[in-house]
Amino acid sequence: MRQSRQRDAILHTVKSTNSHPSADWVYDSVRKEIPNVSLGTVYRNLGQLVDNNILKAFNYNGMVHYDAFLSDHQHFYCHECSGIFDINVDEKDFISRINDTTTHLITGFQLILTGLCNNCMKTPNN
Amino acid sequence: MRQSRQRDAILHTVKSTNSHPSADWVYDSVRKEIPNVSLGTVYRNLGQLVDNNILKAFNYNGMVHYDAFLSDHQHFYCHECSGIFDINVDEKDFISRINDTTTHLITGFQLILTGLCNNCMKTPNN
DNA sequence: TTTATTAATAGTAATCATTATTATTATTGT
DNA sequence: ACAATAATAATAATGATTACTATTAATAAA
Repeated sequence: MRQSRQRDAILHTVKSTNSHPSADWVYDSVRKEIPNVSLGTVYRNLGQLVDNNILKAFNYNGMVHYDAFLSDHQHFYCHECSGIFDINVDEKDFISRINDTTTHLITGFQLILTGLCNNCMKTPNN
Repeated sequence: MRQSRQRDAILHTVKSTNSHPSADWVYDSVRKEIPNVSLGTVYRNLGQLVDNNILKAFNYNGMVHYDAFLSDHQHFYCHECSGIFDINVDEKDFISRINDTTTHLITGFQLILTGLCNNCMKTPNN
């Protein structure tokens, strides 16, 4: 991987937020710095950064979300504010627990928890 | 909901398999019985059947999969044969376990387990 | 430090799953 | 039978993503 201003800006953008942005959000953000950046460039670089384990990606609502926080963790979606928050799940414990109940060999999982975030619990209906 | 030959065939097709088919798979299958059925009709009816709790749907790999088995259960994807299998997870136990570790209110989750199915474990690399 | 190589880019077209539109057909209540 | 309208086939449109291509720019080598 060579260096490029575009990739640097894309990586920096994802690192600067904990909102688990989509490619489109990253595109809008990077355009403020590099107005003629191409959407294809954003997609290509996000994919490259994931391939090189510099970013992680997950699917939600038919859209890919990117995350610069690489430690094992899961995500929680709030039905009220549509925010995505980090949640800690003991992955090894969860996997071994399910492996006890099945003859398949489970090695991983994709999990999105849903509900009401603590902020929306405090201030309902906004 | 009126009766229609197309919807009957669509529902019967999903009920006849445990492969958790996509709309496209259902379309191909229904076309054998009703050759000029429209893809839009398949999508519309699958959506309607889900809305009326006659089918369930879940996302995997950026595609919606349909399931006529309505009891609470989860899904397991085999990396080797790409099959999707049913798995039983104690949902209430899982949710209450996670709620003990967070201040958000978790009410549900979307889970896809991944690994190697028991058949592919027996006969590797095919 | 020019030069050559080729990765990366902008711009655009194409793809894939899905949804919307619309004129026509078919079901069902009266 | 017939009227009301749900459902349809055919097709266009959408939204997220990927592919293509001519040009630009980063780095290695002379």
